[in-house]
This record gives sequence, C-alpha cells and structure tokens, in this order.
Amino acid sequence: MATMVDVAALAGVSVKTVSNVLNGYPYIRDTTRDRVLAAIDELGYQVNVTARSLRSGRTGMIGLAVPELGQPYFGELADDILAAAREQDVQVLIEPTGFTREGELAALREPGRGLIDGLLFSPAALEQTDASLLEVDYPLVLLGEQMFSPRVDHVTMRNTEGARAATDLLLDHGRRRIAVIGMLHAQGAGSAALRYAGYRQALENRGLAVDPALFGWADDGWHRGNGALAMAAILDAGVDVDGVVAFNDALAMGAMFELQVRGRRIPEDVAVIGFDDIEDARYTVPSLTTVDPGRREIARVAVELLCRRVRERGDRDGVRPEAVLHLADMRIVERGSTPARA
Amino acid sequence: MATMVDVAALAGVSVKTVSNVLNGYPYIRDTTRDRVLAAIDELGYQVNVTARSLRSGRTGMIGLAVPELGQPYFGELADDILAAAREQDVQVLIEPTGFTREGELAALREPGRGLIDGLLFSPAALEQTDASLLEVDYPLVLLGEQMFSPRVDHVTMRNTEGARAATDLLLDHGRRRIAVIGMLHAQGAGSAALRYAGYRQALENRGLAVDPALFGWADDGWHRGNGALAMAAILDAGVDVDGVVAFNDALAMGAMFELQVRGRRIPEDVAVIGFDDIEDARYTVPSLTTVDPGRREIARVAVELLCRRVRERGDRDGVRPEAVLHLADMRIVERGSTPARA
DNA sequence: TTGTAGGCGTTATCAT
DNA sequence: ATGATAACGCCTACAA
Repeated sequence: MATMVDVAALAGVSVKTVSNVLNGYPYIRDTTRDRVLAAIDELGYQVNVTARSLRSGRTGMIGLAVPELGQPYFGELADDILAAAREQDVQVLIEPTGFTREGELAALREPGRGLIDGLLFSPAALEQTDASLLEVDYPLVLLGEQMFSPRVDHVTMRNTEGARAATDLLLDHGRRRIAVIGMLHAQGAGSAALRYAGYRQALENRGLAVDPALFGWADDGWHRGNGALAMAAILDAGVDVDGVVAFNDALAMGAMFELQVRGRRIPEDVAVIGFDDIEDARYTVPSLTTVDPGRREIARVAVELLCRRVRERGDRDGVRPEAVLHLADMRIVERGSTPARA
Repeated sequence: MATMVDVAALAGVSVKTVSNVLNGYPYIRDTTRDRVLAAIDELGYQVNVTARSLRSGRTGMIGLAVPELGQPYFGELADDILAAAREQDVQVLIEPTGFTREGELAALREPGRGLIDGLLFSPAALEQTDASLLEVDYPLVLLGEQMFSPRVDHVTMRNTEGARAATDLLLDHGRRRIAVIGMLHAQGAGSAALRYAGYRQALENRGLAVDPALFGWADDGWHRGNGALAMAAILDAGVDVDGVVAFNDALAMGAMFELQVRGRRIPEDVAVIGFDDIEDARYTVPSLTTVDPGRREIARVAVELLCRRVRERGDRDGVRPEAVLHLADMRIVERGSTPARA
C-alpha cells in the first residue's frame, strides 16, 4: 500500500504538499498540483482514513439509532439517510435499538463505540421523563417526535397536520362515518396522540362529533394484523363505516384486507387512507392513498444538520448554538383507495 | 478525553501495563490490574479505537452491501447481520447497491472507502460473467446465490430444496392444480430458476406434469402487486387452481389478496405458501405458511466466516484457504394459509 | 512482571 | 508556495 511519503517522493515534493493537494489547499502552483496528481494516479494511492481520523479527531462517520430495519418504515428511512450521508460524504453506522428502552439507552451511552462523530436518534421507547438523557456531550439530532428536550435538535414530521389532512380528504368526499385505526389506550405524546389530534380537529372544524364507536384499537403494535383485527371489531359491532383513517400504512393494509374479505368495495363503499407512504402502499389492490410525511426531507435535513453540528464543534468552544426544530413538508399521495377527485 | 498516559500516571504504572490489562495479557499481578482498572474507572477512560486501528491495521468494521433496506427481506437480513456482528464485537457499515450493476461494482471497488476489514456482499444485479470481479484483495463473503466463482466464500440458502418442500406440502394435502408465482422469462441461475427447479422436481417425483397454464409471471419484480397481477392472469384465463407456491412472501400476499377478493377461501379452496418468512407473513389473514430459508443462520455463519477470514489474513501470508460453501438449514413454517395436518 | 523507544500515516505549526 | 518536524493515541519489540 502506497503512502503519502511514496507519492511525495515520486512527485519530488514534500508530504505536506501532497496533503495540501488532497485537501484542496488553494495556494499551490498548478504544475506542482499536476505532478502530485499524476503520482497519486500512478501509484493508485488512497488516503488512509484511519490515520486521518487519528490526527483530525473526526472519523467521518455518523451513527443511526433506529428500532428495527425490518419494519419497512425504518428500512426505507435508513435508505434515505444513507443516500443523504453519501451526499455529505460521511459513512453511517447503524445501531438497532429493538424498540427497547435498554437498547436506546445503550445507543445513547456509547454510540458506535467511540468511532462516530455524531448520532441520529429515532426514539421509540424512551419516555418524556428521560429527556435529561438526551443532553449528551456529542452532536445529537433527534428524528421523530418532538416530545423531548427543547435544547436538542429535532427533525420531524407534521403528525397532526397530516392526520387532519387525511381526514379532511375523506370528509371532502362526503364521508361522515370515518373509522380511525391505531388508537392506543396508553398514549403519551407519541405519534398516536398527535395523529389522533389531527383526526379530531378535522371533524370538529366541521362541527362533527367524534364517535368512540369508530375507534380501532391497536395496543399491540401498528402491524397489519392489528389493523385487520381493529377493523373487524368495529364491523362486528355493527357500526356503520364509509371511511378509514389509519395511523400507518400497515394498519391501513390490514383494514383494507378485512373490508374486502367482507365484501366491502374500496373506495366505493369505504375509502381508506394510510400514513407513511411506504413502498408497499403502491402495490396493494387498490393502491393505497396515504400521507407522505416527507421522509426524504427529514433524512436530508437531519444529516445536513448533524454534519453542521460536527463541524461547529471544532470551531466554537463550548458555546452551544440554539437548538433547531425542523418540521418536514407533508403531502397527501392520492391513489386508488380514495375516490378520484370530481 | 483521558488517554492511556493519564491512566498510567494515575495508577502509577507505565502505559504498556495499561495496554496489557486492556488486552487481557495474562502475566499481571492482581494488585496492579486492580489499580489500573480503578484508574480507568475513575477517569472514565475509553480506548481510542482510531489509534488502535492505525496501529493494528484493522478497523473492527465490516461492510454489508445489499440492494435496499426498504425491502423487508433485506431489512430483516440486515437486522440479523447486525445482531451477529455485535456478537463478534464488530461494527457494520451498510452500503446500499440499489439493485443496480453500477451500485454493486462501486461497492466491490472501494468498500467502505477503505475503513472496513472485509465485505459481506449480497449480489442482485451482477451476472455470472462478472465472476472475475469477485476476486478482490480483501476478505469477501457472498450472501445468496451460489452462481459465482468457486474460489469465493458463499453462505446461502437451499433454494431448490425449499421450493420442493413447499410444493410437496401442498401435494401432500391432495392439491394437484398448483400455480407457481414469480416466474421470470429472463431467468439465469438466480433464485427464480432454482426455486422453479424445486417446484418442477416435486411434481415430477410424483409423476405429475408441469402445466405452463399455472405459471404466474412477475418479470417486473417480486412485489405484492405483481403477485396479484400474476394470480389474476391465471384466474382470468379460467385455469383451475387449488394451490399456490409463490417465490417470495410479497408475491404470496398479492396472490392471496387477489384470491380473496374473488371469493376464494384460503386455505379451503386454495392453499398458499410463500418463501422467506418475513415478519409480515405472520400478520396476513389468514397467516401465511412459508419457507424459512434460515436467514438468521446465514447471517451468523457469514459474519463468523468473514471475521475468521479477517483474522487469517494477518496470520498466513498469501496462502488463500479453500473457499467455503455453507447452505443454511431451511424449514417450512406452517400457518393458516395451508390446511392443518390431518 | 513491567518499562522504554519507536512507528503506524496523516495533518498542524512554523519556518522559509 | 513549499518544506521540516512534531504530534494524534496506541501497540509491538526489546530490554530490564
């Protein structure tokens, strides 16, 4: 493996000049630069990232702590984060937290075993009372709920607005018996609570009452099976339904399944809308209308923000900049499970 | 940040002794070890992984090149790999290849930008003619098809055997009109060809003919929607069907959907079996019987093998050990979409 | 059983 | 505009 010394020797310059060329130092004669580049090319030289890290104190890697990549939403989020990181020229170390408090605490305590410059953290099990744990001594950006410390950077989605827009879409089509799938009995300030607030607001804005008979409970997780069960429970109770707002796409798919098995036509008899816009939503029959919460934007902004924080840490000393709260744009993706616009 | 020098000073020993304690060197007096450990604890000292890497020439990280984490199979595979890596005390750098040849070539060419010790590679777009590209100068273990060089380590699944067992299960229940979903016109030596071979073998073993009218084509990808379309094409042609073997779970779900929408009962009228055992398969209605190809085992064995290769590289010089081919155990997971055993 | 010296490949400092 | 030299923090010889 060739080193900078070899390149310098071949180009007839000092190692420092090679380093300067590599790092875009401006004051270099063109002829010198050319000779160095030629030598690099000839030797097939590549910088030793490890040595650079040791010297600079940065690894060029960031961590991503998410519950589980097998869950399509998080798998797709990870894909988006990886794409954004490639853009910023950083590598990503993924740390699955398994939906557990211990997993999340471990990720916060020793992220990447000391070889990352900062952490993107998507909490799923921590409670509001754990907020103090987020005051760590490395750059940290939170993805998802804004239920934590106002002193920590957040990049998240418009949960309430999204659910309100989803409900409005069905209301606009004249639906008045709109089931809401994904309710949790033990809801704190998480997505469930925020999305329910949007559902309620949409109804109340039109002077309509919220009917608990239309609540579909999914305390065991927002899985497809629980969506089907929740839908079944509502239908079994003989409740009249002409629309469904589900808190995520998996629940929506389960509900669609149950409706179709019972002979309800979608969207003619019942219109259905989900949340998240996962890839699978394109491939249901009919395809699923859903809320795109701006996952790509979240990924891009979060990675950029984290990289900025990493850079800032080198500059300023001790003076923490104001925490940022970024809410991504959301939009409705209309597909076959809701009626075509008039 | 405390360094080894600080620890040594506080403990009243040399840095070498601290290093020895950290690396489990046996000949250390207990009292010395205790003093060192106490100093480490007091200073909250953590080894600088970067410096260690520079010195040792290893980073303690491996790469994982997969098409896309958003696809549940790969997301779950990544979870399993990450778990196995944690067991081996290595970190994983994920490199999405996006189902493209360029992406896979890039991953092979400069994996992890020089900061990984070895690569796990799950090819999806490379052709058999690209086999020579796999002869790289770093440890490489292939996941998936064994369609490549016999000089490269492979850890993969029993594709043919799995599909044969799946077909046998339906045959055992007396099904004789078994559709096969996921056929590709342009099949090389990939999963589609191997799994079709299993389907065919099962029929031929019982002296049954293969009927092309039962072929469900999915040239546009093994997505749920294409499973539904393939099923619809068969049913629209008026072909009699009492069983379905799908080449993956997504296709199976699409086929189930289409069958149920048309009023066929599962498993009474049509029995359905998938392949991969993704998490979602538990949550369909009815739950999906499928082939568990041994994904966890594949992940564990592949990570262990790669770590061994990394270690070996330090020992032997130039002498490549014989390439390993490991086929994971597969098994059928019986659920509601096939009839209960008599 | 413990200590000393030196180097892994790069970048920062300070000259020139 | 370029060069010499000293770190960065750890580990391996070798010495004691």
